[in-house]
Amino acid sequence: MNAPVLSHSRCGDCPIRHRAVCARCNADELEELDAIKYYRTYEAGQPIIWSGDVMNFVGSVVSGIASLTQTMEDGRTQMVGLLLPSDFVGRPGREGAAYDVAATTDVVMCCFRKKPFEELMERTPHIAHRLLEMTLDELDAAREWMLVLGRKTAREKIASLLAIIARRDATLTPGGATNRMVFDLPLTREAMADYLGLTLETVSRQISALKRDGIIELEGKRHVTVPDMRRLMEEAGDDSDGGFLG
Amino acid sequence: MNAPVLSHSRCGDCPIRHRAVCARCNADELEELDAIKYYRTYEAGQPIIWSGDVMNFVGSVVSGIASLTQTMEDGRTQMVGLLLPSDFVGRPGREGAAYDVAATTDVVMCCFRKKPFEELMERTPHIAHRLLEMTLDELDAAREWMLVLGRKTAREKIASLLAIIARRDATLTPGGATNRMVFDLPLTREAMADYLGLTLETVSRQISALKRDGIIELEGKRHVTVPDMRRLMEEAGDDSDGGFLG
DNA sequence: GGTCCGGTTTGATCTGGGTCAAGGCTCAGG
DNA sequence: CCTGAGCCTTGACCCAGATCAAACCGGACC
Repeated sequence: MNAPVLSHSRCGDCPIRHRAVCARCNADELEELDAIKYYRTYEAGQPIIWSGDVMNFVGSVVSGIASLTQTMEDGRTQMVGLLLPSDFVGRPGREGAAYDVAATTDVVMCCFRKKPFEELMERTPHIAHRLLEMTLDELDAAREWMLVLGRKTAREKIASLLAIIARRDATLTPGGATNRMVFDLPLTREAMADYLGLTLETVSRQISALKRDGIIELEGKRHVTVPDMRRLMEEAGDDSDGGFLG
Repeated sequence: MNAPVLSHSRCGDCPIRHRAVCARCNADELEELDAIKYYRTYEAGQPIIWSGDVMNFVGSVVSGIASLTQTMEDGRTQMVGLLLPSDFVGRPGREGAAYDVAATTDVVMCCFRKKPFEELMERTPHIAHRLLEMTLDELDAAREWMLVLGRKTAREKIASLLAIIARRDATLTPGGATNRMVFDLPLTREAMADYLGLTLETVSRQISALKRDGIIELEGKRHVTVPDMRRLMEEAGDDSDGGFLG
């Protein structure tokens, strides 16, 4: 598996970065991480891990989008997290995977065999510390999402999701967080429905409604323009500018 | 604040225990933790922390039940976690609280001022490691709950909640996990509704329905007997015996 | 060009759970 | 014993979103 051209200049720091460059990066650690890393690519739609599988690696998303989903026996599914570039996958100290992980778009992952990574973690408390912080971020995000799932209307759910994607895009395209915002939806209507606990028809209808009401503009089915983020946030019923991720 | 009589013989190890006694407890660490701990009690219904407040302590629940909730401006609320005895509160390395924490029943907490606790954590990687594991457990639990909130019917939601409470009770009353199970509901109908993303009327109706169908028996409003846990689990639509907590 | 196909939109209808409203228990206090 | 306050239950009705069904769109492939 030869390393693809990367948008990051160095991938070695991915697992201890997470939505922002770590301020305390340490050359020795990166050296060690570089030594044990390798790359994997997945096509859109391809599974990465099945729930219950033994996971012998951890890693982070370099490019593309992956999703975490849970499925009931009768087929109902709920997406429980979105993995965007720089997000971490896998859990040191755990044997099996807890959810299905799948590539939503084409995905490049930077992986580390679990054993050496755990050993490195033992030696370098800084990495363990970063991992704790990242996990706390994910926990906050998951709990934020519980409010969305449990108490928001369909329209608010859609607006919340759009706000999250726009927001996340803004951090990747620095200078963001202005009122106007343009981005591509990385998810199908069905995937959005799975994320939001809705049906795809309801997702479609609510997107049409937001368009009709001038909250968003659509070019094709995926390219979104938000003329005024504040209005979108209002629709989301969400003063907190909380960023969900996964 | 004098220390109350505790069900645990030592409280010092609470923050690094979590639903099970830690196998690697270390006398020195416990000593250090003992030195900086103190107790606080809260009456049922009393707030413990408001979302956004500066939190200058971390701690764990010694007895009673506390809840984490999020509230929207218009008053809709969603409970995002239940804190049962031995569960950890607060996040080292974070300034403000992310949710409202309130005592659901009378609660005794074992607290540590944050600064000394963090310093102790720096020195003893074992504690940091335990904390990471606990956080991962909570993350799994939160994601499990996302499936409940997003995809389950009202009846399944109630059954899921009862299963969780029964299950948790069983771990406290060793020898559990038999088919028959008896416990007291520590939550009002309203709190259950907030947890499940339902209204209290729906909660009441579904509990009545489960009673009518012989899945549960009720004595008064709080005392529950589950004659056959397997049937309850079926109603929860949940093969996974996953335990939620908080 | 045509046609196939997956993703999407839109319409018509149904229904689970929300909303509103009226009592019912149970315990504390007088 | 009565009264009031909290919870809880139950009924009647309604509506947001699910379900079922049909058609639409845009790109890939012949």
